[in-house]
Amino acid sequence: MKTLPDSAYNPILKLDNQLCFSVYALSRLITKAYQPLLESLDVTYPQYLVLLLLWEHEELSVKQLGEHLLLDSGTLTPLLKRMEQRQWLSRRRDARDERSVLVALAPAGRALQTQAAQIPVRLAEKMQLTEPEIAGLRTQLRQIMNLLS
Amino acid sequence: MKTLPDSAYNPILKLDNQLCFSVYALSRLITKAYQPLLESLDVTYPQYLVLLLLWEHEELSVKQLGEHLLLDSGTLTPLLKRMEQRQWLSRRRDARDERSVLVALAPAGRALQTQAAQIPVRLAEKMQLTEPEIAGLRTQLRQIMNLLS
DNA sequence: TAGGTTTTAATTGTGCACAATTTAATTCGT
DNA sequence: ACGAATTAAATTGTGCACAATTAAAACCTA
Repeated sequence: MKTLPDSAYNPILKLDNQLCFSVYALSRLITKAYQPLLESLDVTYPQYLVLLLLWEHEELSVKQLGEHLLLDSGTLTPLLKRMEQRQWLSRRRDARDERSVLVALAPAGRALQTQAAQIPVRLAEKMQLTEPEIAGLRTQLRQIMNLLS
Repeated sequence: MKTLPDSAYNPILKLDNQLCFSVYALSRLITKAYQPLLESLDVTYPQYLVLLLLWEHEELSVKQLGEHLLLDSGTLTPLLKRMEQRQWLSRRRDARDERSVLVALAPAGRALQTQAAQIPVRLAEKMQLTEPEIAGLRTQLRQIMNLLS
């Protein structure tokens, strides 16, 4: 008899792989769902996440942005440079700690907030989830995140 | 009174954003959790997904791989070329339809299956999820995927 | 306070991910 | 059968994502 792959025999292996793949595929689908909403602002999804943080906090260091977004300077530095070039934010060394770089919202970046206000609403509608469903799912994913990191 | 961002007022907006971010961040954490397990095989997570499919189906067209993985030829072609270079798989035009490229498992690719057998088990343990929990979560994510696509 | 450690960004290099376009093969309608 | 439309990969160009390294500033600590 021909040998079949383990995943054809072990339902847990298959489920585990399918769960990981579902998260991976859903993440890309969400980015794609955001894209037509964000492209009118000419913003990518990771850039939108940076803007969400700056709209709330006005000024954050690269390190703080990285802690919130779970991204390192290797990703953030070029991304922030592109956003700086479009005048959405400013980057300057912290005078009190020259290692640190402070990222502050610029007027053009603040102006994007009004245009972006409708974006998440439309996505929540598309996902057809109620408030408790969203909250429950988010909590589950966070718990898995905590177990993995 | 200073104007606060919408997300500070509207709990649904905040939850929606947090749910999307959780999926985005968890996806990267899963990839990172796989990485130390896969790096002994010198395989990336997307390459591992291709191998999973080939271990099950032996030969698939680029189009079929793309349908399973929700990836297009722009992503798959260079990825498959790298895997071909390592002799894990072969690529050849389909004689019956010269537009199509058939990707088949090579001996070295089949040999990886044995080494990789332990990988998902260890990840499932790390996530501390029971079989019904994994199944339920996967179903929920799939439903959202269907609503978005 | 001098020297070693730690912290913070930036840099370099590799590999996805995807939009847009191109090329070639097939299919379809007439 | 033939030209238009469709389909499948490949190509091109941009932007993450991250490991590994580098450089500079800040912090210990003896």
